[in-house]
Amino acid sequence: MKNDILQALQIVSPIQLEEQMLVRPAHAKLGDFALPCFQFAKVLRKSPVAIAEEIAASVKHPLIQKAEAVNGYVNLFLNREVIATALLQTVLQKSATYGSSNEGNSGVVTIDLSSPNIAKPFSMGHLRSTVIGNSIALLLEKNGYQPVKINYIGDWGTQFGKLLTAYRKWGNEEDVRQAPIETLLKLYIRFHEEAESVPSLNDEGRAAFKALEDGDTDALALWEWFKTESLKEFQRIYDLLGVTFDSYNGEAYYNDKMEPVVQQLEDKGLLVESDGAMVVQLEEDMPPCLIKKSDGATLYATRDLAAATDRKNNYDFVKSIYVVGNEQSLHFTQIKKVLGKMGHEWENDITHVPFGLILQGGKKMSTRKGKIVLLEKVLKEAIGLAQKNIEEKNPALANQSDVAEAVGVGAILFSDLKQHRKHDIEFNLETMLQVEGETGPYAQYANARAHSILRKAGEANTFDVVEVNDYEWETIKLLEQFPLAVKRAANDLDPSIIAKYAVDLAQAFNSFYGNVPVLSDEANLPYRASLVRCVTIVLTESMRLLGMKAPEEM
RNA sequence: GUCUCAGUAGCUCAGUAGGAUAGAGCAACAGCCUUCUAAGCUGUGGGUCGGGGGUUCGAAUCCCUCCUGGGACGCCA
Repeated sequence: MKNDILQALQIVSPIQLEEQMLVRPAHAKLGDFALPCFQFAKVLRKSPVAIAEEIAASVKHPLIQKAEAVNGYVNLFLNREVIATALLQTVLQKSATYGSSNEGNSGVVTIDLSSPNIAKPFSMGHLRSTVIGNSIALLLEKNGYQPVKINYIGDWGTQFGKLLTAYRKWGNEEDVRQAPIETLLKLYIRFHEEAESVPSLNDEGRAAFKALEDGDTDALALWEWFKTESLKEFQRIYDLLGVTFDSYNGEAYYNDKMEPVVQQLEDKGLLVESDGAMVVQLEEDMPPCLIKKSDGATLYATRDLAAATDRKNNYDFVKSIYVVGNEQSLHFTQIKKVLGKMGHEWENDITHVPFGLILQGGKKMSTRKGKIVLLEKVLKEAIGLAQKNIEEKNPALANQSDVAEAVGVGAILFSDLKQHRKHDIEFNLETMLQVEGETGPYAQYANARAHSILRKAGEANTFDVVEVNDYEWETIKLLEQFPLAVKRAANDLDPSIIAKYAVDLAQAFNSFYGNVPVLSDEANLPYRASLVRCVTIVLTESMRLLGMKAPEEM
């Protein structure tokens, strides 16, 4: 639509126009599009006011109803009825595929997301990675890519040496059987507390990890056990969130895939010794990348290099995305540099999608100090609150527990996805549980109300648009922008664009049905019901792209 | 100290391919349930866009500089 307008202006413009020159006016009263003419004044040696007046006087196009020159701007008012008719027909016809594209040309994109650590609780931080990654996968899919979601479980590393040490010193089988993650977490916290006064514990931990890596049977058995119990607990959360994965290949999966990478680094002369450890030197302003510890054990970077190579070989990705916290930015820069030095030109296809930390009291939460908020508790609380709301507001509702789950989980998901990824978030349960204003339940409620109207409106096969009022027009303009929002969100790998869009659309729709009768105005019923239908289509699809459910009744 | 991310209303945040009077939500206050579900709608008040320079017809947006906060910075992941 914007291009049509631009072409119409181009015909009468004395200057070559570009897409970004056409802007949206500050207020709806000023029109639907505007062309500021100040930028042309110098070239044309005429006042912007005069230029705007000339353009406004001569522009002509079926989509443009009126053009006004105001203070150097050409303000354009579109032909609402023509646009509304075409748009509603398009949305009705395309339904859920409205806004889809095949821009991605079926290229595979691997997405590293969630990646919780074994023997540690699923924290709020993992929630961000999980829901942002999941939404990015859905967005890429809608744009024609083939996403592959990889849950790179943190099931290897020195931390397990520490945990094994702690378990052997203070733990017992019975407690772990009773409450696996809780017990293991306590042991882990105790380890770090005691290590502060007894630093030799850290050496013991490292030695235990070395033993694990060398295949010690006893250590391996314990590790397997911890892992099985943890995964069971994680699965409960994934079920609630409605997130699935294409691969659960965690860090341990790469144990036998690191040596070839290390060998390659050595063959290319990139590996050098430094203080007993093996490192790859990078640019001056960047610390070297540690490949092997002085005791010969591997490190995080070693595994990530092996994993990146393995993913390229297996999936031949066009893009490889890592949805991992801000604090690991340096790590990923280093990984890319090392891959580049190895001669892999696909280092450029690797993208770290960082996100802000969840803070408590302005500080990072730390598992080691036991400062952590459990996601499962938060989800349960949100679902409980939704259930309470249903009992109060709509006690006759069927499938109450399903709806409560959809709404409770939706509230949590949305509160996370609506803000830009890079913002640190101060943890605030109250904010997350909100159901009014710019929230998930608000969008869900608008959609439920729309469905409610449709249930009473009956089926209409055709509609005529006689006149589009301001409420309808705002809603229609938003519907028109959905494909653009989808494209931007996919390109920027930023679900918050869709979340904000969903709120905007819900607001416009709420305002519309709060002020305009749908059912009681029979002449306009087919048209307005069609508009409502389109709103449900686009709202539902928006929420789907965020990983949220959109109940038809709540 | 170096690198990096951020700083917009009392609070949480949009807006950052430069455009008109900087917008929402929450909280506060005032209305609206005999009319499509009040998880809603309508209205009011609320601002040195961290400070200071610069570029531009025009800057919250671009550049420089300073201040504040988060995070990272070799044997954790």
